[in-house]
Amino acid sequence: MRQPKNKRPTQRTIAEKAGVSVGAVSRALANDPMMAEETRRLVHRIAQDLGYVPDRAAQRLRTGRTNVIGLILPPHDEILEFGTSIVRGISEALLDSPYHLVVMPDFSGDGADDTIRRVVRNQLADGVILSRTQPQDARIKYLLEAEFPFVTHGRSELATPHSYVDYDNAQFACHAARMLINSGARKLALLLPVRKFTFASHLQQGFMTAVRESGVAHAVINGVNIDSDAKLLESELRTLLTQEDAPDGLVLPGETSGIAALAAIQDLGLVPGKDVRIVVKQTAGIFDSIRPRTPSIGENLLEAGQLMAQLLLRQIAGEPAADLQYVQPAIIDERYIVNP
Amino acid sequence: MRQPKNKRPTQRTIAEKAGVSVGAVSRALANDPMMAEETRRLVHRIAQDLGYVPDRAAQRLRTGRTNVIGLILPPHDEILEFGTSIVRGISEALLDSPYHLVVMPDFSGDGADDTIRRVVRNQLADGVILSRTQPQDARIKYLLEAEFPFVTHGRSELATPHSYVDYDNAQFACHAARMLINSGARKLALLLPVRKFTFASHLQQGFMTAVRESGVAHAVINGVNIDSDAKLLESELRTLLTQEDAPDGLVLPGETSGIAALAAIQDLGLVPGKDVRIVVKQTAGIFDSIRPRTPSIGENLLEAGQLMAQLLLRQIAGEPAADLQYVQPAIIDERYIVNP
DNA sequence: TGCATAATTTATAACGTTTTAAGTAGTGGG
DNA sequence: CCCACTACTTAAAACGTTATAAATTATGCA
Repeated sequence: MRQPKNKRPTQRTIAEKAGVSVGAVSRALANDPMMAEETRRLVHRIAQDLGYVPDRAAQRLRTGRTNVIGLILPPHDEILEFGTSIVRGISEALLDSPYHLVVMPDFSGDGADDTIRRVVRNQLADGVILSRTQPQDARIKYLLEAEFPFVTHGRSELATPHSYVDYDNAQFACHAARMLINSGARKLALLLPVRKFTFASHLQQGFMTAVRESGVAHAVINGVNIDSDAKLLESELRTLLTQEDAPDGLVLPGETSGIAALAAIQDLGLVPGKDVRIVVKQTAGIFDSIRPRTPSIGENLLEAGQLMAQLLLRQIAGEPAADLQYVQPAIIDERYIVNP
Repeated sequence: MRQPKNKRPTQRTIAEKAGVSVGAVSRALANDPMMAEETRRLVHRIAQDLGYVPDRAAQRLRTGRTNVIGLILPPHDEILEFGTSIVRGISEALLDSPYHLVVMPDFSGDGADDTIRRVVRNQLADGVILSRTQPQDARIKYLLEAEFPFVTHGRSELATPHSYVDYDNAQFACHAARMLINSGARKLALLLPVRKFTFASHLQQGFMTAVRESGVAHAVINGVNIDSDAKLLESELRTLLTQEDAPDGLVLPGETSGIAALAAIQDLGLVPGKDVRIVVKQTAGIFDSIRPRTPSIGENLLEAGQLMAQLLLRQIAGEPAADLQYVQPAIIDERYIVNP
């Protein structure tokens, strides 16, 4: 059907032009120290002139390395907040590496993930990045078992250490709760995903720390389908806010839930920041422009993406996974600093 | 460093077990009709048993096809709205095809794009998808010249037809302007990107149609850096709204600009929907939860992604690009239907 | 039975790279 | 002048697949 007008140059082309063997060209290009400086330079020059670029498929076939990093994208609408910055972060970190980012959407259910099995068995990538970890994450177990390089966004509670980048959700929830209490809220609620992600227990733990130290009586932890779209969240929040002993302070671990909460509060005729106070985790950065203004605590997902890519590359290069762990601090807005 | 505990099976393994040649296995697996039904089934069964999966690198080296679709992601924060749904749409459409999606961030400037050159010359993909087209888009010219399969999000004004999926921005802008006029606005403004994207002129054209037919005197078309983050947009909008003859009706081609506009309006002590009316293009779907409620017109980016992937696959299969074009209608909210 | 023809299958050659083992020079020492 | 050694280079094999041409077996028909 289609074919390139002039076949692109191979090492063979260079070899003929330079009057050396293909093997020599290969090593010269790889900067093998066994190579005479003179021929090395000659080969490089000719390669440059011809616009030679190595054939990925051949390299991959020969070496077994794919030069691909896989990103397992979670299902549902959560990626609205999550995916964009992460994808950008990873892409940027991979820019001057020989690696490409391949996005692999994960439509499988809870269990050991089909997508990941496919990647490992089909050698689709040299390493993967996955998110939304659970305490006993079957995917992580599988990857550890298979000795396949990976980095997660979020920790697990497995015995074997693995590489991860996580956000300090405990710190976030603790600080958020304190902010609410200090500004007068007395009946707190924390919104959590219904599924048992590791970060949920961190949120809970941080939240309870603040609650206990302040002696606030009413504190509920509410599981909602936090990954669902804003409309569904809205209605769940309306229910929460109209029941008996409805909270007057909400800790919201995401911008979508923040926006949904503001909608629910206002739709009920209540005043955000007065009748119901909220603190939101700002992930995508748009929340600063939402009115009425409400306090938020930031999470740098772009950086998270960059970090995960870097950690993964180092792991592929051979560093032990146990050394490749990072917890991002919560980014606390100066305007809302509270004394602990 | 790492090596699979038990080497994965190849066609050779199957061939030995089945007592046939490798070539036979290859054709049996490809369901070549030249193959006896009996051996075909035998080979398939053994392959199944061994958990055989073909080696992508070898296939690629041999056939020259990469089985990769490249998505050229635009720079800046625009992807917040754009990227997520598009990525999901493409991924979904590719699910039961042999193709993978590779995300390629594009950090180059305006001119003929480095990223695209790299993809074409290095055979990094069998086809690419790119967005934010310009009337005389250098990237498109290059791809046409190279006869490389591609689909764009947005049209161009080049003589040679190419495959695209576009949103009917003229219809959007026209209808949005009518809605504003019908609800009482008399000084309209349309927000446009400063860079000359094709969709900008469609917006302008639709906008002017509505303006002319209504005889509204004040209608400005305002170029802003629509891709910048919400904060910057806010300040640009504050400027617009405080100048002499400030508009009382805004057509906003995106959720980010919609949110920024609401912030700017309210920060100036004005009432959205009364002092200044707005109509927003809803792309990511979150805008429905923004308060105060304002009318919006939808764009289905998930579908756009799916369509682009489908068109690209058909093009790679050999269909002429001129037949692979699609314009998505504006999704008009029933609640705000206006008579033309 | 013999022979052309069809129906399968096989052997072989690529694809472009890396790597291993085997070379060939060039150098210095005896 | 030969040997051993270093310094570089090459020839050849391999990675797993597909495609081409050749070979084998089966089938049909006289």
